[in-house]
Amino acid sequence: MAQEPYFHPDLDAISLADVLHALSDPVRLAIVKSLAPGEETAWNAFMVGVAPSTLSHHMKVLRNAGIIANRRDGMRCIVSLRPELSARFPDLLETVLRLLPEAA
Amino acid sequence: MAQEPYFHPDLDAISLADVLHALSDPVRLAIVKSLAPGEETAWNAFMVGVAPSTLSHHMKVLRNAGIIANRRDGMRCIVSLRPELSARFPDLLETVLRLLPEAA
DNA sequence: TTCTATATTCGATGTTCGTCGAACACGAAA
DNA sequence: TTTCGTGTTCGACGAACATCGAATATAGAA
Repeated sequence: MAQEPYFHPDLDAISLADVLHALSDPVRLAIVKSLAPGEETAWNAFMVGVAPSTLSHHMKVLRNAGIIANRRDGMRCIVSLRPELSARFPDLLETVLRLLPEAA
Repeated sequence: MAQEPYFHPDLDAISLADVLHALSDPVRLAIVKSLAPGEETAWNAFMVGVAPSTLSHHMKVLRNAGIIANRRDGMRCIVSLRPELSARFPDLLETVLRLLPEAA
C-alpha cells in the first residue's frame, strides 16, 4: 500500500483568521521565514529547536492553513510555499515575510 | 479617586507574532474591521455578538497587542486604531483590513 | 445621596494549543 | 528479510484561550 499523499486544502475554504492563526506562532514563523518563495526545502533542514514530532505538528498546521505544500520524494519530505495563497490573500504573506527579519 | 487610564504598551516591545495572534480571532477581526482608520468609535457601537465581558476581553487583547487605543470620555469608552502600528509593522494592518471584507 | 448607565474584573467551564516521548508506517538499503 | 533513515501519529500533560454571568467600580443624573 502506497503512502497517502499529503492533504492540501482548497484555498477558498480557508479564512483569513485561519491563516493569521497559523502565522501567530514563533516556531511556525521561523519555518515560513526559512522558506524562500519558489524554492523547495528538505524537511530535515529546519533548525527551529523543537522535537521532530512538534515540527511535524507545525507543518501540518501550516499545510492545513494553505501556507505550505509538502511533497514526498522517496524517503524524504520536501516543503515549499503555496504560491496560490497570493491569489486568495494578495500581499498577506509577502508583507509578513518582509516584516519577519526585524520583528520575529 | 480617578479611574486608571488604559495601559498602552510600547510598540517596540511587541512582536509580529503577538500582533498576528491578536488578529487571528474572528471576533477581534470584526472589531478591527469596524474601526475606520483615523476615526473614533464608541465602545457600545460594536455589534459582534458576544457578551459585554467577552467584548471587554477582546478589547484588552487588541490593546495589549498595540492595535487599538482606548480613551475614556466620562462614563463611556472611545476606541480607535493606533496609527503608530504602521511605523512598527508597515502595511500589515492595512493589508489585513483590505482583505477583511471578502475573507472574514 | 441614591439610582442608572457603562464597562471591567472575577470565577468558572470547556476547548484549543504547544510540547514531548513512544510507537508506528513507509521506503530504501544491506 | 532485516535493518536503518524519515517523518507521522498517538497519548498525555500543563498552559493559554474564549466564553459567560455575577459582582464590582466609576461617572453622571435625579
